[in-house]
Amino acid sequence: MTSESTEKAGRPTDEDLTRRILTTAGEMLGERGYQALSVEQVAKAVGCGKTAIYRRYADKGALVAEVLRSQVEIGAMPDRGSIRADLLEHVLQNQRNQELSPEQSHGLRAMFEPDVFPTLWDSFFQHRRRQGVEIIDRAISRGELPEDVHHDILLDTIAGLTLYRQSVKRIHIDERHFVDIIDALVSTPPRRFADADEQASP
Amino acid sequence: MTSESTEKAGRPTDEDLTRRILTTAGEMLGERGYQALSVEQVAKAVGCGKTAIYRRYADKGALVAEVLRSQVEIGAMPDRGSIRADLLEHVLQNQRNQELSPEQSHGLRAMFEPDVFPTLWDSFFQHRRRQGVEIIDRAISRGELPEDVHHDILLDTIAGLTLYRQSVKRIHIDERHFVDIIDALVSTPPRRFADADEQASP
DNA sequence: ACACTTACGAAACACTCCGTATCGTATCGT
DNA sequence: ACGATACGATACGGAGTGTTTCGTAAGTGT
Repeated sequence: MTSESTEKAGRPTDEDLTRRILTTAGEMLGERGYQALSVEQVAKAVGCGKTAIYRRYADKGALVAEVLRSQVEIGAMPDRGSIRADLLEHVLQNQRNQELSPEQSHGLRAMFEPDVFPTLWDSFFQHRRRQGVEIIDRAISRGELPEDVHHDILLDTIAGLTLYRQSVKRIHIDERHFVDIIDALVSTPPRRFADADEQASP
Repeated sequence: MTSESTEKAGRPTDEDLTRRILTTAGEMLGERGYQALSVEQVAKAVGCGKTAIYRRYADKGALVAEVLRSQVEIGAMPDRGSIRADLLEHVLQNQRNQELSPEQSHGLRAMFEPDVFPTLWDSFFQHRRRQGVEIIDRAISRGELPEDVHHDILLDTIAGLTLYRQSVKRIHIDERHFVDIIDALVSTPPRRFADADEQASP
């Protein structure tokens, strides 16, 4: 019992190898995209066997999902006092995550792959939406937004713009543009109607 | 010279077969997505050989690009008198195209595939952007928008929302919500700054 | 010291798919 | 009739996925 208490029997998983797999896969994903990414080539580049990868991740999709998840840090969303400051922080957090890989945000498109998306939906999109809803609810209680504001339309407008620019057009958005868009959405907020909106996907 | 003048020698291409290939591929694409779509299975379902497909389209990406292009009708954009009416028509045209395949808009995600996107970029995204720019320029000359309005940010906000809802969340957007978003963007339009914006992609 | 359990690398495997090539047939113009 | 092209069927090479097997390494418990 020279080490930690909760040790499993047998040879322990090489966590350093896990890191190397993720970083290498991340690089190759950024360069080639999902389709052209080969598990065999990742293994070769890392210097390990495919076995090591497939023991950790069920399939290529799970690997890539984990790569993307590891690249995206979802921080806390403290109350910054105003809806505009809150939303700006919310959206900038997204941009910051992707700036790490300069133009190689090529990898971000892998998000849309059918084998990747469902896994990311819960841990990323839904999580992010919940943060957004909190921000809007705070604004409502502050009186900055009307009570019948449509949470999802407002949030999806921002998320859509970010996603469209980052993963489709691949052009960075100036912070001032975000300020303008947020300003527009807050000044003239989208209303909720009687109809219920589903929460579909994936 | 019993038929048209510009007839090529040899057996003519079966245009009905072309249509069947496109519609069948479209259906299968909607059901399975790009990756799982198999050219062989399309050929089998159509009842033709792979040769017939590969003679028409260079590869799977070209086939899918043509499928998507054939599903999207880009109509004219007549002046409807006001920026709000123009933009609403612009965005509804998008939604209408996808309503054909009810929930099978699964196929739309294929747009993001590296083998498909570049082909569609010119014939679809750029074309659509040009229409949007015209709409905005008309609005400026009407005095509905300031001269320093940022065309791309405004258009990308609308395009991003549409794309995010259609191909990611897969929830139809009520027309009234579009009206609200357009209202917000027109009432508080995003400004252009001194910095130049690139026109990157694909 | 020994058994047990698990991780690892290497290699071979079956399976699927892509895109090409070949061959014989069908269908058009001249 | 002749040349040109489209077509279906089939076989092929290349690549990738995910599984399996095997011998070895690295830990834990008795």
